[in-house]
Amino acid sequence: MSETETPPFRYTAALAGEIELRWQAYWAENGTFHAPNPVGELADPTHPRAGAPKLHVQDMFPYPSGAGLHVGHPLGYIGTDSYTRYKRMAGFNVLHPMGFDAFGLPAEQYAVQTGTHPATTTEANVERYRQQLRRLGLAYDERRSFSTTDPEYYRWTQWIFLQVFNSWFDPEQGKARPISELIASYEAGERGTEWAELTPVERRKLIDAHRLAYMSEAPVNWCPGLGTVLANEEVTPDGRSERGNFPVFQRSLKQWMMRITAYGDRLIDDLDALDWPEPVKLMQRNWIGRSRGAHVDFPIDGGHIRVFTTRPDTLFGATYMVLAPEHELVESVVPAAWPEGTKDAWTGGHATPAEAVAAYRAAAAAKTEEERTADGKVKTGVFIGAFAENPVNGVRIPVFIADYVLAGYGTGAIMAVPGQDERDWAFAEVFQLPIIRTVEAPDGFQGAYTGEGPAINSDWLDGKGVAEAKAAMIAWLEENGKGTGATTYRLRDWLFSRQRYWGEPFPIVYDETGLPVALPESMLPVELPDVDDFSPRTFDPDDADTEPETPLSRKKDWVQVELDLGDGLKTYTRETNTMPQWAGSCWYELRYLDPHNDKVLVDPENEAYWMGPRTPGDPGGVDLYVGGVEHAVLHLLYARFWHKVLYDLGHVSSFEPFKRLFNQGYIQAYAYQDDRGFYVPAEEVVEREGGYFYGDQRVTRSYGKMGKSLKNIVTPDEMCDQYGADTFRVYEMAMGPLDVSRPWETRAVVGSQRFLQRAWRLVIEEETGAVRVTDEPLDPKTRKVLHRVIAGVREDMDELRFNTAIAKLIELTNALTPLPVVSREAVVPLVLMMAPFAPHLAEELWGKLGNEGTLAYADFPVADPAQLVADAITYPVQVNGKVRGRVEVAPDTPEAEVREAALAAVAEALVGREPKKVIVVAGRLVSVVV
RNA sequence: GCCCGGGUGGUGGAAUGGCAGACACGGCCGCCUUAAAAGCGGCUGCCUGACAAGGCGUGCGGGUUCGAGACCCGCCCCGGGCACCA
Repeated sequence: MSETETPPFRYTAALAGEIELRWQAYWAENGTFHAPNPVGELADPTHPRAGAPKLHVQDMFPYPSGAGLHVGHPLGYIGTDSYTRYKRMAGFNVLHPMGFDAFGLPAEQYAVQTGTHPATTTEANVERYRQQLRRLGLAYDERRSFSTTDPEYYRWTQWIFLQVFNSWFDPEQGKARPISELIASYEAGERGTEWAELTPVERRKLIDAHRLAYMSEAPVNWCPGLGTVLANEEVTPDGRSERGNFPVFQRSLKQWMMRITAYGDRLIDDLDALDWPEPVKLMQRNWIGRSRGAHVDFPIDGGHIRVFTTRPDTLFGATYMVLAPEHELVESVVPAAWPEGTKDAWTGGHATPAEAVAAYRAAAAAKTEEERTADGKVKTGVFIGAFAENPVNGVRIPVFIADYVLAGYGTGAIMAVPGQDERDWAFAEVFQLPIIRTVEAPDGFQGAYTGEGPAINSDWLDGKGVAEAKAAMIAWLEENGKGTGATTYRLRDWLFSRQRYWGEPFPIVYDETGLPVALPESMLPVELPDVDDFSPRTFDPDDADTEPETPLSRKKDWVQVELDLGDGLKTYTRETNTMPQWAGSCWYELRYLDPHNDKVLVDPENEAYWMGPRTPGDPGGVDLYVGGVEHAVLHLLYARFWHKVLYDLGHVSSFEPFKRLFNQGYIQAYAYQDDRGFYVPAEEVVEREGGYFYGDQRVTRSYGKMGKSLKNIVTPDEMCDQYGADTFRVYEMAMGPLDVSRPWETRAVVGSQRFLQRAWRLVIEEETGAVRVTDEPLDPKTRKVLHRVIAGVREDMDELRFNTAIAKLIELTNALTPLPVVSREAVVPLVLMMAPFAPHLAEELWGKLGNEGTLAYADFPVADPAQLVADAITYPVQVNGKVRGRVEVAPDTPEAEVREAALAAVAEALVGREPKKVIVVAGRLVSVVV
């Protein structure tokens, strides 16, 4: 192999590398991608896009892991980079920032293992990510980059926490208001006389109970293996931690909560205003789980049982009741002996109701979530010996406990209507309970009927449809004081505290009463102190009977603090929990807008410009937000919640953070295992004889994610070394639509390199480096191709269809390649259109074509409509659906003439048969029916 | 079980109800080369056929239409989400 044989000016990986480094340096030195703000430090009235229409495009920022990037990670980043480079050239003032979600478990766990401070690890990882991203030529405004771990950033995370802490949700107005207004309202006596009689401490407790961030002793998800509690969203359906897959137990613990449930309605309703993938909206709706129905009170000795039902219309069919095993009313209503009318099947074989209840409760408590749901539809339960009264007809109905009723949903009690509910039907069969249909089922229908139909066996509801009967029953319940219309949610309040080290400290201290006191803004940020031991106390993953202990609590000299919070110098105790990883990503889209502002979170003018609503009903928000679908519920729900609080309190003008969401697909890879099951390096496996071989060994192939242990990682750095960043970018964008997952195939990358080499060769003579381009006009036929490509590329770019845009650019390049002369008329627009995908190469060629500086703000080509009209149209002519001939006619040929010509063209195929029908589709084809 | 996506060549993928398979990978053939690589050119859905040509083709079965990969009905398979939420 001798270098003399490769033409010296060929676009090789080495040349690409040289060009890329040079342009990356140019962009950085010249601040090419700085986006001007309307006001403040980043304002720049002289900027070419100052005052232009804005476009705010954002990627879900990464957690900078120690492993660095693989080729799958930057797919979305390259997509948004290509899109924003295009939009910038098309005249928009583009904001495309990137930051790092740097708090979190891996850095902490690494710290525990090695003793390295998480800040050190995190900083190194962030630096590595920055270099990898820079190498890909991503056009970020680097002035706006930050890590969530920067004290100057988390100062504002803490500030938002204080906003949430210092507000309450006013159900009348349906929005958050400052807590001071609630206090004023109590003081003014607008909320009863209670206030005047309370002690100061009682008043504080009353107010604290209204805050949007509050402490509560409540059942939480305790994960001994991680040594921390987790939010519901972080627990998998089989009762394990999403991170680490450890068992999770229900424990009652005092923890910080955020009142996200107050926003349930708005979080559902405002989805309608968003341009999001329908599946993501659906997942959020399901997670919030709003059900409308009624609360109904069933009298029972010494009180009543309140149930929630979505089917108040079926009340006449309620033949028994079920309480969750843990329901607090159970003790007080269990009688000493089984009452008359107790069936044998109801007692579980126990001598007394108290024994039966105790036994069932013990059995239910011993089951894990996994076991309970694995039992599926087999219903268990036990009669508690008490009867309640159906409030609509006074019928005496037995009361059971059963684990198919969940303590945490609704009121933890149900009225059972086996006729119209499958679960109740199954239970009624096991326990020989009566079934009364109250909705007429279709003839021959078996089992519980949940469909539409007229009410039957329901006295004054008979004949009414389901919706009408529901409304009538709710009205009746309310008139007679037996119940009310009600809405419940599956969504629980957000458990916000974690017993970890590597997170934002709470800006909260406790005084001598043990009640929380907010630190004033002037004391922010509360910096994370250095500690010797970063680890929370972790336990045997299966030992539920353990207590969390936070790393910060061991730092005694930090926990005890002397402060003057208005009452003179006093000793306070700091909150030692930290915030969950989601906190930093809940609002970062706002900080990009005004990253260095130390007066406010974001200047209102800058927020209104980049994210404010443009038309009535417009939610505002980021114009395009690209990321993986795995954040459909967690991050996106929390971020929407915080944004709405900030909106209510007047800090932002947009009521949603992300107007348009796009879920990019994943790049996956094949992995290969030998017959012992060991993974072998994927890059060394070859395909032959219809199988896969590693050396002489036959190996089996599997498909999935890239991972170190699967030995199938390909990194962007390798791709840059072997092909150059531009080739890598073009390949990732050309391999398929952005939202589709697909397998990585290194050997296919060469196709993109060939494309760039051909384009390069159009401009540059490979042997001499001379510019080949001439001022010769383009021939008319190729000119039409050019303009058709321009029109198509613009359309594709606007729709994020980068793969087809690149295909059109290849077609144009291939059309120009065989031409005897290279015309500037075609090459200039080609280079400009390639710039979003292959920016370094395009910049270089742009310079060779005699231009100064960067093309980042050059006008993206516009097609000449006159060139989009075809010279002639070739009509395929179908006979009975098969193409049997073609005719070429001028574009404006009248239909009758086209028909004539077409019939003549297929005369042979018609062999004298008379056409029954001739359809001429203008500009498309002719269809003849015989 | 319920709810979403999705099934097109050897592969990744194109196709406002209008010539299925753009573009690319791979494969085959050729040019260049002492040779190889790179590059360039041609062919490449399947079947029959020397060619010309013909037949069959978008998971399966029906339907609507002059015309269906696309629309409707009923299935099958793959991926994802939810799963006793009253």
